[in-house]
Amino acid sequence: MKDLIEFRADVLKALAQPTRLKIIFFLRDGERCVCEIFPAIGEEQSNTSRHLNMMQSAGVLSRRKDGLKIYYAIKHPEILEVIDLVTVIVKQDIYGRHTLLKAA
Amino acid sequence: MKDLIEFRADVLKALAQPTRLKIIFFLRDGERCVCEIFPAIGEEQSNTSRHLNMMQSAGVLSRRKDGLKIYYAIKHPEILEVIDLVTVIVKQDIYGRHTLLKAA
DNA sequence: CTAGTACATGATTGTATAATCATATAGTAT
DNA sequence: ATACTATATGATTATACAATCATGTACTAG
Repeated sequence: MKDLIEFRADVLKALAQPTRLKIIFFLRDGERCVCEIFPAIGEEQSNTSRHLNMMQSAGVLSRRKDGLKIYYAIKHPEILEVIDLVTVIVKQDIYGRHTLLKAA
Repeated sequence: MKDLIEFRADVLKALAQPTRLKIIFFLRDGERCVCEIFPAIGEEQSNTSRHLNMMQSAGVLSRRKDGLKIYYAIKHPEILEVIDLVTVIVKQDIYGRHTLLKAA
């Protein structure tokens, strides 16, 4: 059985990939069906489907069926907070390296 | 050249692994040298060293040399906020599944 | 029942990751 | 210079991931 650490790693892993991050950004303002998602992020339907499935297994996305379409949405608002914090970290870090370069 | 999305994925990836999460938890209350870290998390020195190096490249850890020892520390307080948010998400999700199971 | 649309999945391929063992490097002490 | 301690790195192996193409399944409309 998985322990808490592994579940946490799974959630983080579900966010730790460029294609999946693009999906998260696209889902920022609400649920979308697969047919809207894959053209928006410029990936194949098949690849997009796999990433969506993976993120919902990790507990990051919710899935809702409506007729033929399947709508995915960000399951927890904390996901967006995580992304925002990571953005802060990256920007600080890039800025830090920039000033170092300038100083050199 | 890497773009912002890739940098964000790198930071998240640096946190998205059980061994590295153990390291983060151990570093919660301050910097530690490698010789303290690897016995604490129960991993080989060599493996621990690689993970530490990886996390510092991603901008997650800072590195300080003092004589023979090298001290690593969590570089941004936001890292701990990210971990805490992920913990909230996981606990809500596990709780959600539990109540579903009970209901079934 | 047929055809079409939306999504998922099997099989494959190339690449990345994690762990291990052995060895190398850098600093310290004698 | 020698021996020791702390950390890093090369080589290897096994496993996991991401992407792609082709195909399968589920629903809808006519």
